[in-house]
Amino acid sequence: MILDCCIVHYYCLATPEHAVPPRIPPSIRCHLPYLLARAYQRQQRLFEAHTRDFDITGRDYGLLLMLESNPGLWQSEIADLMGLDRTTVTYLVDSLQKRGWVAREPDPADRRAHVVTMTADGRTALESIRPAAAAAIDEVLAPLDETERDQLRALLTRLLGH
Amino acid sequence: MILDCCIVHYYCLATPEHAVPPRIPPSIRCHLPYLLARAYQRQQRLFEAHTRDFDITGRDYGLLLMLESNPGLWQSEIADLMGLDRTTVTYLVDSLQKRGWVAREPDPADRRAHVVTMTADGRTALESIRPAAAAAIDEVLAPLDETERDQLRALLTRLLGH
DNA sequence: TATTGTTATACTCTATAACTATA
DNA sequence: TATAGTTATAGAGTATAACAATA
Repeated sequence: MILDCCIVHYYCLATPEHAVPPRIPPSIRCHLPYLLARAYQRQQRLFEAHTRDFDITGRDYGLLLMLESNPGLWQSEIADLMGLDRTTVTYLVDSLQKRGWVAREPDPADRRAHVVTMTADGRTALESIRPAAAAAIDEVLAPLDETERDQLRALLTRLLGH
Repeated sequence: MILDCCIVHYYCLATPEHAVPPRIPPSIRCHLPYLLARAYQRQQRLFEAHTRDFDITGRDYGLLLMLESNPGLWQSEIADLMGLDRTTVTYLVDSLQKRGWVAREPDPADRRAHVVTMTADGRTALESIRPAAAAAIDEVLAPLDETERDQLRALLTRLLGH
């Protein structure tokens, strides 16, 4: 991704007891960019930890979810929806197609475009992975009760300008 | 990073009017992992956009901030604080040292370790970049008023278990 | 001409493993 | 033996540019 650089990355999975090392001063620890980066990092690592037995990345999983609710997306639509370059989507779809989870074929209505759909195997894989992904989300959100989760949802939605 | 995969990446800088494409169903748009990933992605892209004139990444900037408040960190401490592998820190420090912004020397108390400090040039660079970084943060947080920012801070801090 | 997708290429980030120098 | 740091290597992710097919 263009901006893989980010504000600060502090989380260390190997030493959870040092998740908040004492030498990070409040001036950094309370900065929202730092908190956001840390939360994202934690989410990433927990997703990987919970889905280690499956041949899937979080991005793959996200695309399967997208295709579940939007069968027949063009690759260019996937690029728009996921904020990725067209070329990156080519590789992403390639990778899922190699596992037999998605299929692509030219759109009869516009043969420039390729329509991507989930296969039966893809649906099976999605169902087998869903519990692990849900467990990862549960662990990320464990410190928040339902009210707090709603507040966080609302704030992030506002932050994104929705 | 291990988990560069993430839940979903939707944000498209090139087409801000499509920041929330209509085909993302509520079931995905309201998922906290999606919102967190989107917010992080937005933060990353705005940081890069605002600091394009400077030879710096968000991670570089984060390390300079760390060194500002913690002069004389060991590289192994930086690795812990930022959740990075030792080898990655070697390259990170190399890169800043090449720009003349940090120096490293063996710790007299334990000559295995290298102490990293910011140079005068590094402080100058930090001060010249700080306004651009602040502008990036301002733009990310623009949709939230001060109360909402405090709420978000509190929620993310709880999420991280602090 | 513009758009969709592909390929070639390169660069960044990061991990593993093997190494050195110190403790 | 254990730890701090370095180097070599490899893999993933992603960008740019050039290209083919289609509109």
